[in-house]
Amino acid sequence: MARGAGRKGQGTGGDTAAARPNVTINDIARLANVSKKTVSRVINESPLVRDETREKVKAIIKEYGYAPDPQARALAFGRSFLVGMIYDNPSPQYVVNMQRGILDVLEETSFQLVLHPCERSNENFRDRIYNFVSQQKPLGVILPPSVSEDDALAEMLSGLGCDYVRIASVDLDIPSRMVRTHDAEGAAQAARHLASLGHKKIAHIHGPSTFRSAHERLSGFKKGLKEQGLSLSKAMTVEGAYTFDSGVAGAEKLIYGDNRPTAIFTGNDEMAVGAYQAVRKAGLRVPDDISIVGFDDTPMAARVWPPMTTVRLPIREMGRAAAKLLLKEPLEQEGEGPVSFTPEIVVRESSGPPPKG
Amino acid sequence: MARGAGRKGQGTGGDTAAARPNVTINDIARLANVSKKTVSRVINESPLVRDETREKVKAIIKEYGYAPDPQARALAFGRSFLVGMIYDNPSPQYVVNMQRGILDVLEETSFQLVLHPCERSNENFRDRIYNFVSQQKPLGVILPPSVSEDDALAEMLSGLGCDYVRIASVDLDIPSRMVRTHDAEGAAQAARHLASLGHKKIAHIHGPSTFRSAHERLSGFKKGLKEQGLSLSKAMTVEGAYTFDSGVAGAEKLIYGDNRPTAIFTGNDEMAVGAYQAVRKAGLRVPDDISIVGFDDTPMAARVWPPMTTVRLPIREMGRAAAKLLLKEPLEQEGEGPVSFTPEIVVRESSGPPPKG
DNA sequence: GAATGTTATGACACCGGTTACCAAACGCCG
DNA sequence: CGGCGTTTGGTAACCGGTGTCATAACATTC
Repeated sequence: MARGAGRKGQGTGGDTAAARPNVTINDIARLANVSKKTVSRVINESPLVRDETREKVKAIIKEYGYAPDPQARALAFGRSFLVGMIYDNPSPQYVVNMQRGILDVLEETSFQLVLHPCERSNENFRDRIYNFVSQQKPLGVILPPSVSEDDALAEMLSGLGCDYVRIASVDLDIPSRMVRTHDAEGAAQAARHLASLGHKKIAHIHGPSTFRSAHERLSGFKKGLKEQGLSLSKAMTVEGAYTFDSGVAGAEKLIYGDNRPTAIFTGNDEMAVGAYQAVRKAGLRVPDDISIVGFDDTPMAARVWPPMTTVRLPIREMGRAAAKLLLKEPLEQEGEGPVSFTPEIVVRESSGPPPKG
Repeated sequence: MARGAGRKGQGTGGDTAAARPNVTINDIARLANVSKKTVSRVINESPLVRDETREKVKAIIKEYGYAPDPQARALAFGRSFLVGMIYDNPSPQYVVNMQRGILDVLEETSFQLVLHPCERSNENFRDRIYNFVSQQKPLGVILPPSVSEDDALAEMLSGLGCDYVRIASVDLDIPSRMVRTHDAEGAAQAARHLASLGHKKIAHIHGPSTFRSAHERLSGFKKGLKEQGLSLSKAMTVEGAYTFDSGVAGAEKLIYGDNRPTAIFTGNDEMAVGAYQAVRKAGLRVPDDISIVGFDDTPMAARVWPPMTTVRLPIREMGRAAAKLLLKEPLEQEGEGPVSFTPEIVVRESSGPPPKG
């Protein structure tokens, strides 16, 4: 059907099927000699329509390029055709990738993605979301970390009858509302990698304690080291804020401390790049003096020098999975638990053997 | 099925204004002893209501936390409360910043931002947009580069009665539909900066010719050099694709050419980082052997080593301006021409004097 | 062939707003 | 004090769909 292209209302003469923007369900009903309710049934794929009738109506719909008005449907339905993404993630890469993943799925449908960035620290943040949800009545919302970890928010959404999917590194909810990431396993891989290179003095700059992922990565890293007969001392553990600056500060603390580490694992790439900066400023080299391993595999990781060893999370795929879950579309992954993703280490050039001596 | 998904009646006792989701215009009319039409007039700020009446109605609205249903309004109005952003920009930073800018403005209103990434190369991209616009009937759409440069798209939108704002580096449309950036001037600043450091052999890696901005930046750079008595030879001009890899390739071509430049200006930061990579791989240093200047001032620019000298475009502000234009809100900048933004060079450490000898 | 059950279809109210149009109330004039 | 233009408020229809429920059409059973 040649929808699009040649609109131009001029030329009344056209009875060709070039999308007439104004055909309504009434027109279709009249043309098909059925009631509008029957047309509605066809649109909504109700089984209570005779095959013959269905085909006739479908043909007319196609011929006239009719598409039901989402606003009218939303009103009658009491539910709009919107899907919200509520996020406070500071990384643009993360955000854009997740948007893409969600849109990959929504594109096939008539749902629209609407954005709601927010700051959890802001006290009226929950009110804003409350207003959005109760006014727009979206089909559902997707909550990436760290908003996904806000139980009060999830409860509020349930209370409003708004469906949601949480993306997180721990099981926070019933499986049908979760996309799980095994951050701990990713961090353990980083630990094994560094241990296998021969590092003994290994440090970790973790994310803020308000992020569950920070905790998961920390404990997974510890566990990985332990398997290799190593351990992470208090002095080698620094808290960062998932930001570049905090990465610089954290690494400086380690570099100028009593016992300089030969390798640093950071809670995300952003802080890893901060660590690069600190190492450079101190006149040292990556990885000759200090190895660095990040987490996330943002595009930046491959662009810095030397290209960064990091742990990759398939963010776009996660977005796709979350959207499918919300739309209740079948997922590839079947089974008991929640949909889950396990990260994988990507070895580049920022990690090498520790300096001799 | 229970309509309205009976959420939580809890706290019936509250006569506090905690938003009651189910109050309708009819309730307000009844409570205020007026007709729904009058309530409607108050909501839409019609002057045809006595002050006394208006106040009474407003008080009731506030007391009951009433908010009109956007879907119902959209249906009656024939226009939804959505604003679209249609983009094909490959830089996540650019995209996220622009989204933020637009949302800064939309937040105060009941408009929602919906996303439509696309690829202009994809032949059915215009059809998708056609469908989106004709079905959702958004208030308007915002078009950043390079979709903003698509005249056929703009014409289609007008034809559909959909308002739009184009963001571009040249005057493509009437002022009320444009947010202008003076990319040429930014590039000229880069030229002056490099010339003032003493560089003579200066190269430029420009963006793809499908982007008007690429052309603007190239010609602005040439003009800037000319002012300083310098010029840009063909051999020193390389076409890139605004991507990291093309930056690597472009810089390598220059580095291994007959006449190695002492400074490279690139069409965006992404390619500048690629140039960093190429310089490093060649065993050279930035800026000691080759100075590099980028364009955009993405966060990455400050995070690479050495921190990058680049030209900053206030993308978030541009997004804000575009949204205000669409909503016909007053802008700070008044005057004849379109709203415009002039970039500014940010000098960091990737540019220095040319090597001696 | 009548009674009965099942499926398909349609009539109509309704979702929560808006506009068009009409009627009442008000003020001004001769 | 009636005629008349202006405000102001009310009624009804409508925007384009969906739900409920009654009924027609058809198949099955006795």
